[in-house]
Amino acid sequence: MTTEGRGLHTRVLDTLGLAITAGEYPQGSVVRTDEVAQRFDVSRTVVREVVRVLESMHLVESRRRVGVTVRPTEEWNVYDPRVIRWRLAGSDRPRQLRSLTVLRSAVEPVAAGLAARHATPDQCAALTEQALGMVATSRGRRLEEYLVHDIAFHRVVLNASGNEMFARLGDVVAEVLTGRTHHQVMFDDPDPAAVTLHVQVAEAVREGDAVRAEELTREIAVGALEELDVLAP
Amino acid sequence: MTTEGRGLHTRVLDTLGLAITAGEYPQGSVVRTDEVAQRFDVSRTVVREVVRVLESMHLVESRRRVGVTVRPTEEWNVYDPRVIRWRLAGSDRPRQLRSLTVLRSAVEPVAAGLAARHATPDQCAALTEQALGMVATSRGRRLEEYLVHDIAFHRVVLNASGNEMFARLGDVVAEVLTGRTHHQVMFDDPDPAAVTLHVQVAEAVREGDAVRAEELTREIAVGALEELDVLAP
DNA sequence: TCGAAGATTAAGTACGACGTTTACATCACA
DNA sequence: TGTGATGTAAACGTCGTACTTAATCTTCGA
Repeated sequence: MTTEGRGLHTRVLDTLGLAITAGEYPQGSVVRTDEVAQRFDVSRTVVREVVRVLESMHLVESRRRVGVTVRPTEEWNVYDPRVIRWRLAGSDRPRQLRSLTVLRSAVEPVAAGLAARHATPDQCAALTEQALGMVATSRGRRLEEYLVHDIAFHRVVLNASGNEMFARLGDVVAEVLTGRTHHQVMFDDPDPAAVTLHVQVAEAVREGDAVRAEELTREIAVGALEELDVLAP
Repeated sequence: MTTEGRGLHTRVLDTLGLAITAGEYPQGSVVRTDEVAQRFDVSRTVVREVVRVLESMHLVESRRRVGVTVRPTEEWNVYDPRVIRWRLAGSDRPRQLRSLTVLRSAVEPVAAGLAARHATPDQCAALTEQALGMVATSRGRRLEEYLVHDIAFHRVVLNASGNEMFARLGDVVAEVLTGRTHHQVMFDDPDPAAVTLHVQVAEAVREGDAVRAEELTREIAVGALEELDVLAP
């Protein structure tokens, strides 16, 4: 992961964030702003701004006379998209994927139920379109194309739920699906049963059948969890 | 809400964050760092660090020659605890409380089910203790004491689930419960049915009955949603 | 009318200085 | 010897200024 060309701030932030979430700085360890400034060959100004952002993510704590100390994992803002990306790129991706998939299994069924009640005609159409796209790309090792439809599908469901907190999990789901496709030894083609379920969810939402939409989505989630058990024990 | 005495950075950040989330700066509006520096009588350095943090929350976007522009609501990092607090303190608290309660209704039942499987003896004991505390304070207008036990109870459940993403929602739940107690015209005493349900959840978790724990927690959630419908239409 | 070159503006970066807090060591006294 | 007050220095906090970069606006010429 090269993090070049987006300004000094972003470069330092990404590198440090990645290192911290990867556990290179164990909990409680201390770094000093001057050191960092020297190591990256940037001014203290830049480092201070980076530290402030890491502090806002609760990754570190800055105290006078002490330095910048790394906080324990339990205090991190693990819902911050950047933290999620860093951790998925790091060493404990498996555990992270599992946590996030469990979260999905809780949220998405409820979101689908709400979507069945609140989805606009446009959203219903988009849902069907993406489901069909998944069908069309479900054979012949077209995982990349399939992934695009998969992500779009779940994003529409979350948005159509009408709940802001659900909608904002679209990025998380996208990261999870991407991580699953790229970094796990996924099967050559997606599970046909899952594809069918997506089509049926689109149907249920279109027909306003909240209970069925919720149940079907729960089945998708269970499938995803089982798949994780098989591929990443 | 006076935000004094915690360093310049915190003061400016809180004030600006509160103002932005409250909608005082409409989406797309522009502020300039120099203006802010002058308004708060601080240096540009402080303002820049604040802007960087707001930027990391996706509340604003900073572009050269343009200024700091407020991003649309849909892009905010609404899971950031600070953003949640700002919004709960602001004008659209009702809508916010509803979003968060729906999120709870999706997450907590699943978390309770997992807790029934993974809870340690200590956690079971803590759960029972908090449930009993809720019973003890459920009559006689002791809402404040009740609230403490309620928060602790849900925190234990989320932690005992063993899922990091769930555990980190403890703060969110705490904010929701607190907001509900303090800012809504709550009944003089909590719903007796809800109190009983909490005791039963503690039982189910202790006995390792995942299905029952999940179902009971779902009933609690439904109750909370209905209460919201009654009190904040 | 349109396009390109230049002026303007506001953020990005850097540096140096001083202020403030506080961990830690030292010393005095009981 | 132990305990508390005191002093000191290390690290972050804040500030002001100067310079750089890039986006936008203006102007001018074809």
